[in-house]
Amino acid sequence: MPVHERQVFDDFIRAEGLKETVQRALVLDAFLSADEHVSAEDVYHLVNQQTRRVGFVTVYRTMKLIAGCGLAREVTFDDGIVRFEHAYGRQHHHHLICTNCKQAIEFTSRPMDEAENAILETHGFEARYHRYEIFGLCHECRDAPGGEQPGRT
Amino acid sequence: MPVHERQVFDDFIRAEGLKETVQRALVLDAFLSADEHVSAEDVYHLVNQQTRRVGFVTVYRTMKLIAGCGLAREVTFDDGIVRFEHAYGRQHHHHLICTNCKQAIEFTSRPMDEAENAILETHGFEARYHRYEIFGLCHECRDAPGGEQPGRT
DNA sequence: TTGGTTGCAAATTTTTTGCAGGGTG
DNA sequence: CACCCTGCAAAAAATTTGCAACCAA
Repeated sequence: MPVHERQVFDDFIRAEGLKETVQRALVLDAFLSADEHVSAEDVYHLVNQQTRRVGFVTVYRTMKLIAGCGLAREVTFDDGIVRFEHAYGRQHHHHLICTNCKQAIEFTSRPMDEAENAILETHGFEARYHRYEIFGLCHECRDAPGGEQPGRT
Repeated sequence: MPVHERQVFDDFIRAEGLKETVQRALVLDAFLSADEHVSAEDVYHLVNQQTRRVGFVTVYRTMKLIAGCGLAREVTFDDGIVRFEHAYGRQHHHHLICTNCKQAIEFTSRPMDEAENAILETHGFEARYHRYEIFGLCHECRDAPGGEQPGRT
């Protein structure tokens, strides 16, 4: 499957008059194989798991490209860190973010989208992108004894 | 009206065993008289309009207190800057943020709140706080000739 | 060969912290 | 008078940029 994603990336690179490089391919692979919501630092560590092959700066720059061609979407939760989530062939969704175990659960909601459209029409606003983030305790953390601990700390 | 807000702040200060100081009063007044969505830097400039009376660091620290006692709420739009909005006696709302003129329009939506509750129930998630931010072009900027310029740049 | 790339170091930006001197209760 | 507060400078943390050497097309 990731073949398509690579195709998209390569097309973008070519269309922009940029060049395909080993580093860019490595960063892209790392991102494609990653879970949801990885930061540039996460990707950096993924790429350099065995050997240090790509520098920090290149990861940052390449992630911008990956976001630029639509394969990734930047999301900023509440901690001042920019994370990237997969955007290829996935509909836009929102997040439930557990402030205890830090996991981000995705959701979509038809009624919510309809409510949004109503708002946009009322205000004559042309939406470009949006984000809906609900912070709190996930199912597991809520039921936990002390209200803390569970999940991946 | 701001009498009540000062009351809340003073009570908080006392309850925490902290002290009332000239600087804190000045920062609070500046924030209370400010428009929506001011950054710590905005408040700093407001306080020091005529004379430099309060330092940057104190503004940061005092804004944390103001947020801590519920008079302000921290909001982060898409530019890595923490802004504060008034939270006293105001219901929670969301934002339409114009990427062109930078204004933030507030809105509330009953249907949207209901949709949110449904989602929370489905996932067994306990919400602490949330934010819904829609970025795009406001009414004025959308109708502008070049699609740019209007609003307060 | 041309022009984009890489990556180190250094700069930026926003916010926080150490600490000495000053003020509040 | 104990303890909190202020503000300067410095530290942090995340990301960006300058630049010389490097590599893809």
